[in-house]
Amino acid sequence: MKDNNDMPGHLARRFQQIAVAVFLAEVEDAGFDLTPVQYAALATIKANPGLDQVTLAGLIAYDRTTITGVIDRLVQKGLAERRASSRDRRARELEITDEGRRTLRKITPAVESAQRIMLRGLSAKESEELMRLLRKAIAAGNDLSRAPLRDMQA
Amino acid sequence: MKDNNDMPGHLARRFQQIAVAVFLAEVEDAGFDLTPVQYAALATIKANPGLDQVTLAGLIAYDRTTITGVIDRLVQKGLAERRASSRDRRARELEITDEGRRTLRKITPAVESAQRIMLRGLSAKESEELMRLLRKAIAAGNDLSRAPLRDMQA
DNA sequence: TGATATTGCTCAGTATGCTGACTATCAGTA
DNA sequence: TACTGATAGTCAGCATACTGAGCAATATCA
Repeated sequence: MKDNNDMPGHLARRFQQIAVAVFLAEVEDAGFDLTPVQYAALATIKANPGLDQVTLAGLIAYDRTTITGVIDRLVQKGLAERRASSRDRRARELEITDEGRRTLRKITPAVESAQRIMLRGLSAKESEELMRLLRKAIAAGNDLSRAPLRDMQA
Repeated sequence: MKDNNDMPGHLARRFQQIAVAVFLAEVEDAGFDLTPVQYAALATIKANPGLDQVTLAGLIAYDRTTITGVIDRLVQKGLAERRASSRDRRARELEITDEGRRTLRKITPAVESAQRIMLRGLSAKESEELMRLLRKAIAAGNDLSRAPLRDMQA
């Protein structure tokens, strides 16, 4: 009988569970209310102004049906804007607001602190190795989920 | 500006996302309808007959409010039973049914196959190392989530 | 051009996960 | 024994994630 600790799937779930908890705790301590998912979306919008929802979803590997709600909440918090695209009337162009920019700037130390805390059991060398192995496993499995990572095109 | 690929939190989410997708696909190919979470719960009930919900939650690091729904669905599928405990009228004792045992037995190859597929980008040595590092990071962060792993007591 | 396929987005439904609150019960103690 | 605190379980509410369906708009090609 295999132990849970020998199942990569169980370890994946557990590590992700801790990562989310640490992120939320650090961000709340800093006085903000933003989830890991919302943070990644907001940072990606800032880095790619005017991108549409499908492109955003591809850049951070979210499902297109999930991104709708995430953006809803960013808009509701006043951190992002969604407007109709002039080139393609199906698409929405996403922009970060000044408030969103301010939030991102102020929240960065908490986010970085969270990344450190979730690896606090590992040495610097081990942390690097863990990330390398995760990246490699993820790259090989990218197309196995409904929401694969996709590059910006052009 | 840090890339997503340098954020352990993002890698954790992505790896877990792939792990779940692979699990569900393999299990469905085998003709079953069971989530990773339901599988872990059922296997743990089988290994610890008569355990209560809080103990089960601790053994697999689920939140106690999450386990309620998971067990609901196992019961509804006829794979597990929930009955009142005689020793503590607050608690429910969990048992696996014959159908549950049959399902676990038949589903095992698919589950093991899933674990291999989610690591298909890594060599055997790398897979071992990834699991070692995940276990170590998880152990150090165990108490940072609301649902930490807890041992069976006696 | 007109039919067909594809794409961007949304929605309904289901399953985790969490916070916080609540009930019922149990355990320890004054 | 009465009080207090802890514990087992549930529930409401919110935020991911996914499946599958559907609508509107665009792209493709006969």
